[in-house]
Amino acid sequence: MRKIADSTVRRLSLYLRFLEEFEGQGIETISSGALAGRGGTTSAQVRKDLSFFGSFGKRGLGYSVPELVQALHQILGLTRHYRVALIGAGKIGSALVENRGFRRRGFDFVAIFDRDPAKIGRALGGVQVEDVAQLEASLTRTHADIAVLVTPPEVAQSVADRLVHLGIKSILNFAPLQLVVPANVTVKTVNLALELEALAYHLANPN
Amino acid sequence: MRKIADSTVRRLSLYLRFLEEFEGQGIETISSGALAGRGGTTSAQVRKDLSFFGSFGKRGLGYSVPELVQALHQILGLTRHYRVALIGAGKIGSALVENRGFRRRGFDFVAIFDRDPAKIGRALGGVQVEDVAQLEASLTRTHADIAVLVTPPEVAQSVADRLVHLGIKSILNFAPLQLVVPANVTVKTVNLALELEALAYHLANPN
DNA sequence: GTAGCTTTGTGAAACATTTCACAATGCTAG
DNA sequence: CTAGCATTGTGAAATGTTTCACAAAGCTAC
Repeated sequence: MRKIADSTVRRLSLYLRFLEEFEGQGIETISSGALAGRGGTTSAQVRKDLSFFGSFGKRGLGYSVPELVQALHQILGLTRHYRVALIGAGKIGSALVENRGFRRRGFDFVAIFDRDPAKIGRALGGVQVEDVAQLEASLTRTHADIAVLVTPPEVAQSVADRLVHLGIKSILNFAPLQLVVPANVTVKTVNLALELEALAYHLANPN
Repeated sequence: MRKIADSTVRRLSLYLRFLEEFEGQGIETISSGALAGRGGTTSAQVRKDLSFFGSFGKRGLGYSVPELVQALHQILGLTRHYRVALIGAGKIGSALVENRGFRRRGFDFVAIFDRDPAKIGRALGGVQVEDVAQLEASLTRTHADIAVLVTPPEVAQSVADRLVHLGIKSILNFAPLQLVVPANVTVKTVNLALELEALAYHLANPN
């Protein structure tokens, strides 16, 4: 498949969210313009984004909401569940595990690791926290698809190396640094300090 | 000032982090290549990013670490502190407030709001949680620069409207929807489900 | 002072993404 | 069946971002 821009994938994900909302309201059909208005983009952008994957609408009419929902599930790979391992059971980590929304969308936390003996053995969102020393032993059994990394920055890279070695291909990284991984591993980094600094920049340099 | 790409601002923020680390190690001077290697980009990109704001290096030698740190602080608007209001004192919200890193970087939480009577009156990170009904009264006194919005999606837009009406110009949004705000207000949205879906896409469509 | 080495700063080229604009299509009404 | 309207799908144009490549500059050694 032709290379798709990350920005396109993210927008598709947004469209899907809106479409599910429309579907819940019993709306049958929607135009690219209406979808765009809801997602802060333009109708041409919506049509172009979808056109990379096929032709889902009817000219003159728009898109069938249920059909497009189904198509986007297919495109985004959401027709199956994903097994997620959490490394770091601190405040952010536990907030993620206990978030109902992820499970509803097919992301199941199947293993949780921490270094702190006070946390090991306790249950979070129905999963028992294991010693991060057991990472290899446990993940070999568990077969996680995605790792969520919420460790202190000092150990993030070495944990990432171990995850890569275990065959993990997708990492969601909350540690405030740039992970170095092989090209076939996808990392998405969420860096909150960086978001705040981008806001500070806009306050300091209003257009 | 000429319009600077968001991607450039974000990279500058990353460079600053690495530079502070180098500074802590007593390193005096660094080349664009060394900075790039650390940040997953290229030396040309580093030089181009900096060139939008001036000329900070010495040919043949590189950049003085302390000087560049200082320059980036200036550029990013980090020479002063920012007053941050948190709306939503749930798990993610409290994890943010109690994070030492933000305060260290000059982002001070000065007000916290929630709807839940069980939370109102309790202190989080040294700040007392107020009833979100008091938003207007309290923020008029407090003069926050930045709002961090961690409410359920149903109320996020209406709270955002109230914040905009209070004169807030920068919002960091964790609610999983697209906020509609006037053009002079900057919103950065952190949508974790969307990040996971982007990872799912890459698992479903490996290149 | 000069040669040799290194590294910046920056136009220009290459590449990527978004927007435009319009032919093609399908629906509705009469 | 035809006219009129709405809306898609998509090349082409416009715009935005990254990479290239090289002259300019500064340091070191002698």
